[in-house]
Amino acid sequence: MSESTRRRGAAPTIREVAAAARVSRATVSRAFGRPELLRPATVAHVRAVAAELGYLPNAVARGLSTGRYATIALVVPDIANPFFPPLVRGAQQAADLAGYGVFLGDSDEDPAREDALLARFTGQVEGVVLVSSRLRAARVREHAERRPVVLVNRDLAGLPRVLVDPTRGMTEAVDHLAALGHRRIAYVNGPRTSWAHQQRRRTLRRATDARGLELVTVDARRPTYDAGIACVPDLLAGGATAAVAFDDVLAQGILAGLAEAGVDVPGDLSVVGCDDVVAATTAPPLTTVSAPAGQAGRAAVDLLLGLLGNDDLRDARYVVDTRLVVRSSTGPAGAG
Amino acid sequence: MSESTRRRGAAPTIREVAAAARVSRATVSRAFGRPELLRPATVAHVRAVAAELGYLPNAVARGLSTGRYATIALVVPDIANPFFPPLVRGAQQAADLAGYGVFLGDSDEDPAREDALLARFTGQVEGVVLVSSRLRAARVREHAERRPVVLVNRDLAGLPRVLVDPTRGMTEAVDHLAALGHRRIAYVNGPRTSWAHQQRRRTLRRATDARGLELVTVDARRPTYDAGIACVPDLLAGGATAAVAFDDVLAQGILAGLAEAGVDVPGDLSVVGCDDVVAATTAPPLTTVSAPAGQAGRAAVDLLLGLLGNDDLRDARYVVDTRLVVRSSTGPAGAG
DNA sequence: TTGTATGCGTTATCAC
DNA sequence: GTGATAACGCATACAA
Repeated sequence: MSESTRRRGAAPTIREVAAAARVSRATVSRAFGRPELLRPATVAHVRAVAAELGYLPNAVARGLSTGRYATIALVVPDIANPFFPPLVRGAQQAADLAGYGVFLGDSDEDPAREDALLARFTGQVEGVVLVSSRLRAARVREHAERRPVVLVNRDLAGLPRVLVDPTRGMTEAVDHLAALGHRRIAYVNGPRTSWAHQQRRRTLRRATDARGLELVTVDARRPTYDAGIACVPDLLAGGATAAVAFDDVLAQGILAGLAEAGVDVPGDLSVVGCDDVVAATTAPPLTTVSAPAGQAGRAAVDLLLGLLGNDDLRDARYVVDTRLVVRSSTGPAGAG
Repeated sequence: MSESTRRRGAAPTIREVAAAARVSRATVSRAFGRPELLRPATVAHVRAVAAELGYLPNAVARGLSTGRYATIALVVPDIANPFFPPLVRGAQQAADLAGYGVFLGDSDEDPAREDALLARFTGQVEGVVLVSSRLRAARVREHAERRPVVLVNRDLAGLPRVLVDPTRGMTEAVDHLAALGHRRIAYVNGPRTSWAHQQRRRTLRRATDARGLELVTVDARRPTYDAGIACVPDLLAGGATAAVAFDDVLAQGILAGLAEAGVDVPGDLSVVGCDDVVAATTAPPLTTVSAPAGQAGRAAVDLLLGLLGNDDLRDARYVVDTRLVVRSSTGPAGAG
C-alpha cells in the first residue's frame, strides 16, 4: 500500500482499499454489499486486501447513501426499574440478530425528556420502539408520523403495539384471593399516565365486581420501593385483607413497610405483585402476576423491523399473556 | 414553499429550507451551527422557516461531514444484572447532557459477542465505554487503538479507566466479621475473567491474612441467583461461619439456598454481598459492600468526552470508593 | 463482470 | 455577512 493513499491514524476508507487492490471503489463496495455481482476471485482478492488494511465499511456513510441506517431507538421511562432491563435485553438481541444497532434513551419518567430524546433520534434511526410512553396520545402520533414507531404497553389504534395483557394473570389473582376468603381487596396505584396501570386497575375492577368483592384504591406516588413503604399506613387504614400492587418494586416496598409495622404477611395481610421481576427473592417470596418482558422486547423489535421491510403492520397488535405465580405472600383471610 | 422543492413523506432537508428562506444552504447550516456568524435577523428568519417546515439537521450527514458523530457506544456484559442498569442510567444521563446519543450493546458475557459489537460500532461512534470487559487485554488494546475507549472495572495501564475500588468496603467487611468473632470466612467466586472478582478476592485475601483469619473459596458458575442457591452445599461443606459473595445477586441466591437448607442467617452463618443493588430488599436485609454504579457510569462518559475534547487523559484512573453497609445478614459467630 | 459518474445532507473553505 | 463549491465515505444507475 502506498503512503500517498494511506492516511495514518484514521480508519482506512473504500478509496484506499480500491487503490491497494487495484480495482475501483464500486468493486470494493460490491465485494461487501453485493458479492454475487462479482467474480468470486475478485471478491476474495478485495476482501483479503481489505482485511489486511483493517477496513470496515463506514456505517454512517452507507446510511447516508442508502437511507438505511441500520439503527433503531429504544426509549424507556427508567432503565433502573427492574421491569425494563429484560425487555431492553430482548430488544437488543433481536436487533443485533438483524444487524441493527440500538440507541438507548432513558426519559426518567419525564414527558419533556422523552419528547427531546425522540426528536434527537429522528433522522438518525430507521424507527423507534417506545416503551411505556408518558406522552399524550396526540404527541405520540406526531412522532409516529415522522418515522415508524412501535409502542410497548400503550394502546393507540393505528399504531403497531406490543401489549402485556394483565387480564388472565389479574383474574387468576382475584380468583386466588377469593378462594382464600378475601372479600375486600386494595389496589396500590401505579403512574396515572401509565397504560399498564390503567389496564391493571380496570381488569382488577372487573374481576372483583364479577365476584362481588370490594375494591379499594391506595395511592403511591411513584412505582418505587420507598413509595411502597410510604403507602403502608394508607393501605392499613383501608381495611382490606389483601393488596395488589401495581408492580413488584412497589410490592416489595409494601412488604418492607408491613414488616416494619409488625404486620404479618400473609397472616394479617396478603400481598400480590406484578411483573415477576424480583418476586422470587423477596421475603416472603411474592405471589405475583408474571409478565414476559424479554418476549415483549423481542416482539417489539421484530414488529418494527417488519414495518421497515414494508410489511403492512400499521395496526398490528401483539399481545403477550400473563399468569399468576403463587408463592408465599398470599394466604387465607383473617388467618392472623 | 414550492412543491417542486418539497418532497412529501421524507423529512425536509437543508436544501428545501434554503429555497423556502431564499438563502443558501450554507446560511441555513450556520443558522443552526454557528449563528454568531450571521446577522440576528437572518438567523431568526431561517429558523422560523425551518420550524414551519419541521426541519431538523440530519445528524448522520453532519457526522459524515465533520467526523463528529455525537454518539458513543456503551457495552455491558449483561444489562439484566442489577449492577448495570444504574450504571447505564448514569452514563446515559451524562452523554445526553453533552448532546451525545448512546448505542447500547449487551455482550451476554460472551467475549466473541463483545468483540463483534465493538467491531460493529467502530466508525459509527466517537468512542466507547467498555464495562467489565471479558476480552483479553491484547484484544482490548487493539480496539482502543482504533478509537477512544474508556474502561470500567478493568485496569489496563495506558487506557483511561474507571474503577470501583473494593478495598475500603471489603476491609471494613472483614473488620466487621472479625469483630463478630468469625475466624473462617468463605468467598464465593465471581466470573474468573472479571476484574471486579479478582480485585475483591485479592482484597479479601489481604485483609484476612493481615488479621490471621482463614479464607476458603467456593465456586459459583455464574453470578446469578440460581448459581447462588446451587453453591450452598459447597459453602456449608467448607466449614466457614461467614460468607462473602462476589455480588448481591449471588448473595441473594445463597440466602435463599440457606433458608431452604434450614440454615439460619445470621444465626448459623453470616452473609455479606457486594454492590448494594438489591440489598435492602432481601430477607434478611443484606449486609453488603456498596458501590456507586451510577457515579461510575457518569465518570466513564465524562472521561470519554474529555478524551474526545483532546484532554490528555490517556492514562487517567478514576477510582470510586466503596464502603460497608451493615444490615441484618451478619451476626456473632456461633450464635446459632 | 467491472468502471464511471452522481448523489445522499451536511459542514468547511474560500471567495465576494 | 453571505454564497458557491468541494469534500465526507459510500452505493448505485448507467456505460462499457
